[in-house]
Amino acid sequence: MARVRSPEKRQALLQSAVRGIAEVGLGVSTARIAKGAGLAEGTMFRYFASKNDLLNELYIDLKTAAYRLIDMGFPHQAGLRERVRHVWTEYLNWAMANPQERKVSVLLNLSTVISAVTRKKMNSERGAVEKIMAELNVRGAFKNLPPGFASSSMTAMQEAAMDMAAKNPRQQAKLIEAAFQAFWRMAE
Amino acid sequence: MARVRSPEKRQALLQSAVRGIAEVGLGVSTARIAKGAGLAEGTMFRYFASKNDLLNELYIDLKTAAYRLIDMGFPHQAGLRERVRHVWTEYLNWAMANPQERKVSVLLNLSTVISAVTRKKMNSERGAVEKIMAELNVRGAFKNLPPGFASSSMTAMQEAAMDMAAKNPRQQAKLIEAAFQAFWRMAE
Amino acid sequence: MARVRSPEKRQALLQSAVRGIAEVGLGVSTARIAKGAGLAEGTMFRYFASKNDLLNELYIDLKTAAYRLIDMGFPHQAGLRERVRHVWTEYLNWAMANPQERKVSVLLNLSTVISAVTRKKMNSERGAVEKIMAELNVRGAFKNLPPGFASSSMTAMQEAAMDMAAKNPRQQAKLIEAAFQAFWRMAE
Amino acid sequence: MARVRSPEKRQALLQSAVRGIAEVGLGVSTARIAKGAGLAEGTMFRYFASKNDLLNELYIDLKTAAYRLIDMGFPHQAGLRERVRHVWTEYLNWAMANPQERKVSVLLNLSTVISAVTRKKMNSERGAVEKIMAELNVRGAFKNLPPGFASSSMTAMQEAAMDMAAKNPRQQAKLIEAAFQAFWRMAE
DNA sequence: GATGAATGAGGTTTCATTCAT
DNA sequence: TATGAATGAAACCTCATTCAT
Repeated sequence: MARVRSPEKRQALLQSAVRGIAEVGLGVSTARIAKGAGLAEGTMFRYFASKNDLLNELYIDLKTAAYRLIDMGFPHQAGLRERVRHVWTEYLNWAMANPQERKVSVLLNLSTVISAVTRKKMNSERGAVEKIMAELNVRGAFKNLPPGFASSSMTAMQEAAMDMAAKNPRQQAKLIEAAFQAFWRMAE
Repeated sequence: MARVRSPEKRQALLQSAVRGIAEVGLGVSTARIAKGAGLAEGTMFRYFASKNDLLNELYIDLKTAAYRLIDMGFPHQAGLRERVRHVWTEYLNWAMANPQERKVSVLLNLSTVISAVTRKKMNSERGAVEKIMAELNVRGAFKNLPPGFASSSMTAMQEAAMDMAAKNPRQQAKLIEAAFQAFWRMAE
Repeated sequence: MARVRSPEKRQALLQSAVRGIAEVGLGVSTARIAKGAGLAEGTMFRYFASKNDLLNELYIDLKTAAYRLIDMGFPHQAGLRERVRHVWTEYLNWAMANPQERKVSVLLNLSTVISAVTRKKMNSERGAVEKIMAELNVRGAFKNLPPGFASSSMTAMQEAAMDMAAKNPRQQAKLIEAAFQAFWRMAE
Repeated sequence: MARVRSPEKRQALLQSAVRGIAEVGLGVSTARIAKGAGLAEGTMFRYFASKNDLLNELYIDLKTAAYRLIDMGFPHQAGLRERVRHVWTEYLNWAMANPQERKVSVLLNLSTVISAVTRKKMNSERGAVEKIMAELNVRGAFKNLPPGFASSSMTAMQEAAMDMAAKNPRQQAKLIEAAFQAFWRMAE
């Protein structure tokens, strides 16, 4: 029943869901999602077996999009600082260009609708990033903190950078770099 | 006179709301909130005019509780590092002791249900903290970043610390201090 | 349980009910009625056993007030025309001075809340008026119409007069008289 | 395509509403209306956005039905008396055949639920009738009364006729004619 | 395959009434 | 006696989901 008739419509539904959730929260009605995708009320259920399914697939899509960006052009040969900087910059560029996507990602993460299976699946995708974060975690101030802290810190500091960017939309590139400098201090 | 409206019941409703939201999100039913407080469905509406009202008052209560803690025993005479450490430690202690409260606070913050009035009101309460954050913002790596960044960073780094604490509940005090050391590097 | 502590409060409740019903219909809440009378929510039930009871008593009061006015100064010795004119004029004066009362009276009449007992009781009070109406019913155009028609016609024509009066509030006295002339033509 | 919205169901809902309102007043529950139309509770809201909407559309439908009847077969060429008699007779025939509809019409008229827009809309539909009523208003006893009085009187006297008809259902045709004779006296 | 009408459970809120104070 | 907090049934309405077309 579910699954691929037209990939375009599937995509339109996911995008409409992002818009809807960003605007009114996870309570968006399926009717609104469908309408926003230019489809009829019931059509959503030909692409996703349930609203929950759509939400889980959306979560996967959002995470995957961000990871793909990071993987593309990843400087495997460069030093740690450059590799971290790549992750830092690429993710922030994506998040700042797609504020709704990021917000939805956070909301889904906090919600009960994402299944354990989905979460596990996405965690395993993080592999690439997680590796360099492990390297970071034995350096500087992170040395005294449990594994995973460097990773959490980066995410957290990126949040802070995004908060600022939302208020000063002009100077994004400069802000991203300056914030990285601040972040890196913890690793020195 | 009739029975008097009991502050205990009001409190029970707010606590039940926290529990409910932490468990199933902002979509908790008012019935569940009431029942969880040991009250009849309709009783909730004698304490809060609407679900939205309850949510706004809850937001205020949660923020206020945290601020009060910070204000208590604030070392006005101490150096900047000590004052920041106080804020850091007190807030983290509260948040770690009350993980549901913190989660709900975040959810409310991201939601559409908190009115502009409520937000403004709470922002003005931050005054005390905001002042020392302004002092921080002209130091170390924060110098090159817009005002407000130091404040956002602290919040963000606290999130990271809490994430870790959730996974290693034993070593909280040590973790709080080590994370502060990391954070402070950015200010040096 | 029901019945007379303070007649003033009872009266205040009835008046508040009139206001409330005129404004929002028979669905007015008992709380609103009580508040409008300067009393607490539950106090209404010490004066009337139920909302239904209040409505029935209100109906009786309104009808009785109008009848009393007609009885006062009734020209028992005068000719039929003068006696009819008295009824016509007194009732219209009252109704025009008390538009809410009249509206409520109509609404109660059309509703299901007035019990058969109450209706019977009030019909029997009409005796005085009904007698002269019976005299009218054998005259002029009414002769060919069933008993009761003259009475209904008068009520109906009074409605018409009131509609007009609502739009031209200046000329009430003149309007009342001119309308009576029209009405009387049917009896000639 | 999906099933199409059926005019029959819409009609069934309106009729069920008429029945319900006639029986228990404007407070009829939407559940009762839906059930009475053989539909599920929620289905009503696919045909009318809210109970209020349904009530406004019902008001329009009822008024329109009566007007249409009057327009059909209207003797444009006949003298005033014949034209007035047509309006008188047609409306009374309808109202007597549809006592619930008439009662509901009156209740809606007295209520707060009919919007100003709806009222204006229906007033403008009255045009045809209003014209002959204007002719009447300069004749006989109506001469001395404000414009609109003839019209109000006719409505009022029709009410009286209907009251009688309700009690003597056998003789309707005769009663309608005799009552018209009475009414016409005021115009002579 | 797509549509949107239909469904009924469940959500928020109101309200008449009771009863502790 | 008066109060108004408490109650829970019932009101209006929304929504995920099904299924006839």
